[in-house]
Amino acid sequence: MSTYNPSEIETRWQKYWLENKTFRTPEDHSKPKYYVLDMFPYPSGSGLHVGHPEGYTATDIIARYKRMKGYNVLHPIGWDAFGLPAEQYAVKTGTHPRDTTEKNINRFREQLQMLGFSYDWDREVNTTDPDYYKWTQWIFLQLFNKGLAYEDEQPVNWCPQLGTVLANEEVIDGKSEVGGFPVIRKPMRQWVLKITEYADRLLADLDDLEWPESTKEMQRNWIGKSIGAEIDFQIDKHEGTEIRVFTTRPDTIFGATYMVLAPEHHLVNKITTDEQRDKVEKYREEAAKKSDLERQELTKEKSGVFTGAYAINPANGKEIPVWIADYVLAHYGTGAIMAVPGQDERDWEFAETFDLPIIRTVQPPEDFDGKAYTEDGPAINSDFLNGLDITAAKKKIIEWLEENGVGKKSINFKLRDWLFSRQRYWGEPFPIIHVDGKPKAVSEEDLPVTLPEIDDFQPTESGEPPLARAKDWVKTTDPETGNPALRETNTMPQWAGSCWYYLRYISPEFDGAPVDKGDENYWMPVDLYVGGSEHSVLHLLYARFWHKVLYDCGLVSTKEPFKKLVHQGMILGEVEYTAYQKDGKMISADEAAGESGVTRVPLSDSDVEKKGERFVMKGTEITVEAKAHKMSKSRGNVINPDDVVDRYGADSLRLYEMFMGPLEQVKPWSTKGVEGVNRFLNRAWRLLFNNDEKSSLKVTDSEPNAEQLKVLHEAIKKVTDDIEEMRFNTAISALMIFVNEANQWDSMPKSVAEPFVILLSPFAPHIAEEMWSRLGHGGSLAYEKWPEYDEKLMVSKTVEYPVQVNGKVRANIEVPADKAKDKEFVIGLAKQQQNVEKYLDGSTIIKEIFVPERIVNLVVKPG
RNA sequence: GCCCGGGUGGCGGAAUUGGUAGACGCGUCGGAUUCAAAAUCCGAUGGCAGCAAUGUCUUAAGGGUUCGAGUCCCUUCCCGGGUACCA
Repeated sequence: MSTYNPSEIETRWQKYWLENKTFRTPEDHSKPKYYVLDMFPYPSGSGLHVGHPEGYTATDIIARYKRMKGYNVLHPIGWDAFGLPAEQYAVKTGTHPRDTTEKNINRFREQLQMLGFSYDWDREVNTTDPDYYKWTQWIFLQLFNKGLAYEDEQPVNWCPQLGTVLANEEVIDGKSEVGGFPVIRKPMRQWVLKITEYADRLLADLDDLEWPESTKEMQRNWIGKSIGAEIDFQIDKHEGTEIRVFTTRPDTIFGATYMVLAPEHHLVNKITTDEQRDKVEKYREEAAKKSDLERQELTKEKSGVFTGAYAINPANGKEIPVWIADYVLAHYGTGAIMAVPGQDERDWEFAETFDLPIIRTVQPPEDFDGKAYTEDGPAINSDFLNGLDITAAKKKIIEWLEENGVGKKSINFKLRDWLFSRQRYWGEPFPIIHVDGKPKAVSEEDLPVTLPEIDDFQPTESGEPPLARAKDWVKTTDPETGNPALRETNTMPQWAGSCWYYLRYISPEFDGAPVDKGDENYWMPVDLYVGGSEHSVLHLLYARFWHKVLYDCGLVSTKEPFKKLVHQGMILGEVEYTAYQKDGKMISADEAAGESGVTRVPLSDSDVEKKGERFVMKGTEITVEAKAHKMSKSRGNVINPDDVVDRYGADSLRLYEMFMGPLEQVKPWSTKGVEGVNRFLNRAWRLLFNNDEKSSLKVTDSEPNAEQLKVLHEAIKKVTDDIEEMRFNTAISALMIFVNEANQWDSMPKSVAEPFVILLSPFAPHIAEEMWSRLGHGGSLAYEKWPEYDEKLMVSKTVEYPVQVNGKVRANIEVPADKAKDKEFVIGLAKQQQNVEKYLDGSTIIKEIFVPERIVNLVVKPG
């Protein structure tokens, strides 16, 4: 029986690491540093799921590896603990969110420790701790004092069921991201952060980041910079009234055959003629009633109404009608457009619907049979622009507009200011009081403004946030004047705490500022940041924004917080086979799609076989669905890490999650796969220890032979290179190859076993520590030196060459290493091979390809 | 629709600058050990033909470049993610 006993070993080493503070961050700044960060979790009531350890294991491997490479490593963890679930639970049960949160955090901490992550547990941060949110409030005050935080009455996404306002990003298809409740538009006083002021820098600084290209692209699209022009159109019969439009295609102005204003545009009332007024009013009312969702739903049919007014196209003096339509958005650009149906698909559609004229101003290619033509080409019907391509035409028309004082170059962003307040209890209070209806900053000495105690966590009857229930807390005085004042009752959104937590880890106890300047200078930027791609836009954009503000305040030394970013891919449930049944008969999965009255029948993999491209029920032609689904409680396919650790140990869980495939990829869970890596650990154990009760040492003091050194150094090279590139799956495969090879040896020299244990340790730290100590070392191996490989020990005595004739392998030859680069020798040997001669016979060699240490290819033709 | 990723054995996945496709693991089959089982160990394992040597086909499909293509180019199909009237 095997004596590798993970549960005993793992608890013992976890205790050792904690008691000895093995992973405490070094205080000295004398060595190179490495800051490796996980996106900190929201401590939910359901505990850790198998997705968490994926990214956490990856960063843990890097952290342990870097320590052994001689770096000072900062590897912290904390809790993003404000948020809606604890509050909803409080509404239901009356349990204070603080208590729920504390309980959940304790559970999460326990689970993370159970997995053997090498966090510095003295640096935990907790966003709900007043000592932490004091500095969140402090940062808000910097924003406020810089004029980057302002109050605004604006239509917001109000969710009645949640009793709160949601950011645009938190609304998906007109429903709340959390809970899926309907969301309506409602005007409300809100705090807003001027992220738009940083739009250009947020865009430009993306270029230098080592982030996934797709994530950078998403942020670029979100920021949505467009370069174009603003152009003023005179309104006929309204002397001095102009409509300003924004366009990215000023070069098409000669094709502007009508204009469209957003229904909410402020000039609509003024320019509408009496005959059209009824229709316009009616259209505006209807548009106002619609939510954003409804407007989007009706994208198929363009709608709109003529205002009766005409504008003058400044380029050619022609009169064009002015319409209103809800396909023009009030909040983008100037809320008005010049419509150029010839070059814009939306305008073309609208023009077709309402029978408006269409003029092409870019010559499409002859074979073009579409409608609007949006590609490049020479300008036509455009007076002095004719013949120019888009770029040149843009340049020329902008010069012309500026000379004539009717327009200018202009830049627009899709990005909107950040709606920063929520009508919730469990969030950071704003450090703001209202005196005579005006917001005023609480002075820094009076921070933190702590959450008041209340016993009902619902909004008030009048719809005010829950904090309004704490009447004594709300009513206060202005310390400067002694005048009565009211505290702000909104709280900050969950993003606030996560916008700067990576800084607090650097000096968690520091009480002079969010972060100690000297330590910040040493540790920043974060060298590696790992977390889910669901944060590609929101968290990462907001954190970058705050970081830049802090940079402008002189508080941080880097323009960007996260140098390198990696997203771990989601782990899906085990593959499930599903057959479909209708009216008692099995039907093929593709027929079942969209049918009603279909029952799903789960099958086991022994009922299923592969036939061509698809899976079918064994012995039939009935197609079966084979799919790994997202893990979810309702589907019942959730894998609980606790169970996996109980059965196989934390080392096996860690190893398996890394072995599944590339870190970034989505991949299905397989319990059989865990068993596989568990077998590997058992084999590794038996490599060093005898199969007796005490696991006595099998390792010898003998000198390793050349073969053993070769196998070892190949493993060192592969594992080292793969960790550097975060290819953990192939690194583990290299460790497996080592064990497979070593299993065939007669002896296991200590000088080979020890480097192997170190190679294994970042992946499976518990078993490695145990091996290390049984090999006779005291203490932990966490700071042992990472082994270096020696290329000289890796060369083989012979080199194998595949020999091809006309690109097909016909033989393999072994060449002594010293002759391996001798072209004539190798080709000579190749030609003698029986199976090669066969193909050369009766043919002429027209070319001999020789790639040293790679391949030989003889090109022949008959005759 | 648009923008990013991807399509490789029964499955998860490997494959330097283009150089033996299928490493490693799972599963399956056969064997050893055992009273038996579990565990463990050994062997086989992409398809087709063949006793075998070997041949032939094969990286979503089709075409191209090359002595040689999973890798480069073109066309098409499918899957995943993001986004959606942003002028």
